[in-house]
Amino acid sequence: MAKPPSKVRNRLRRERAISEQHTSKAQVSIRDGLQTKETVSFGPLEDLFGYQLRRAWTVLRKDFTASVEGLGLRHLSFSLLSLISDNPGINQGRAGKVLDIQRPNMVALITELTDRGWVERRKDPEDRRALALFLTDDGQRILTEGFARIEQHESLLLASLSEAEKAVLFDMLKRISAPRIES
Amino acid sequence: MAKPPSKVRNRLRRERAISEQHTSKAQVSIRDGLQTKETVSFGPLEDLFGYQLRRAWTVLRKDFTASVEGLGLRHLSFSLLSLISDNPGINQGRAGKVLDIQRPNMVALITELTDRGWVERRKDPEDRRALALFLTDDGQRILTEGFARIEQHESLLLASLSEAEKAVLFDMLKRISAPRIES
DNA sequence: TATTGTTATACTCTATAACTATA
DNA sequence: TATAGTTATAGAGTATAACAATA
Repeated sequence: MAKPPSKVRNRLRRERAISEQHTSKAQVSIRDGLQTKETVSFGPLEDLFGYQLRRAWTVLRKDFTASVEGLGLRHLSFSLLSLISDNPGINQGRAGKVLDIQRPNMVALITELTDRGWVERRKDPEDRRALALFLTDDGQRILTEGFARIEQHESLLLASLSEAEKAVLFDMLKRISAPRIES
Repeated sequence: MAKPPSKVRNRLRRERAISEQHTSKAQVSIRDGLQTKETVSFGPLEDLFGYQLRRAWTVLRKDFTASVEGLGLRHLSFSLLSLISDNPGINQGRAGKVLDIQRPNMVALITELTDRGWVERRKDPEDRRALALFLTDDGQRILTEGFARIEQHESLLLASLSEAEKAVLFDMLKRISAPRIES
């Protein structure tokens, strides 16, 4: 069952063709030549938190892509692998809730990971609707390799921040994204 | 010229149908009922900067969408309007470079803004390849209204941070996303 | 030759409605 | 009735190659 998702197959196929287009150039070049051609004014845009956060996230996203090149990981599949590794047997719905991924979007994601042989879906004997998720040995290997590469890249990216600054930054980001449970 | 981009037309049409689905619920609920069903372990994922940044950006993105509902703004079109407002006559390529938007992706973006009557494209008499961008009065009005709403939402979102913390946060984000000009 | 804007195209991520099989 | 997973679909953002007009 479950029609072969061509997108996943295509991704798997495409991967073989990737060589080394860009190594690690996450720069945002504003220069047009040797000189900055015109000065650009940002105005109040620069003072919006959303704008700064988007810019920073863009840098991190590109850096992530460069760091895991060739592994077949995207940031969503990577975070999902990591979550399954730390919570063997977790089901799709719960994993999606925790990572803020909609239920329908989990399907293709998990399918891709099982197609790659990194994750197993097993019927939960206690609730025959649910599917329990487990990492394979290959999945664990990819995850470990991914973590190593990403941590190395991140440490370079954050080299300009002190340990204390990093701690403050993490704390603030968590406070912003922490689930606001109300009623 | 320029075939009518159906996506833009669809968006404009769709807009009229939007009423009030969600008012401002940018919460990430982890709860399934009254009790947290199972405890989930995040492991080293929580210590990755990229992960935390993605989570925070997701919160901001949803909050942005809620705050400008009904105005027809997305975060890209909003930042573009703002840039044009502060740099009248800037051309597409330069605006795209500054905002880190690929050249081809600028086309539909600008087309949408001109279709809405918020931006004018004028041939640059000094370089007949280039198009200079200007805001219309309507564009300026929408931008002003957008800023007012977004700033209000952001102040609520960042209410848990002190002014000093916000300053530090902005400084760090800027240091991370600052263009790294090398050679 | 190089650059501006453009078209075509593809991939990733996000989001909603509706279905199925179980509970 | 409600929930877990699924299908279909659409919108939004990002990315590359190739072209015409102009520099």
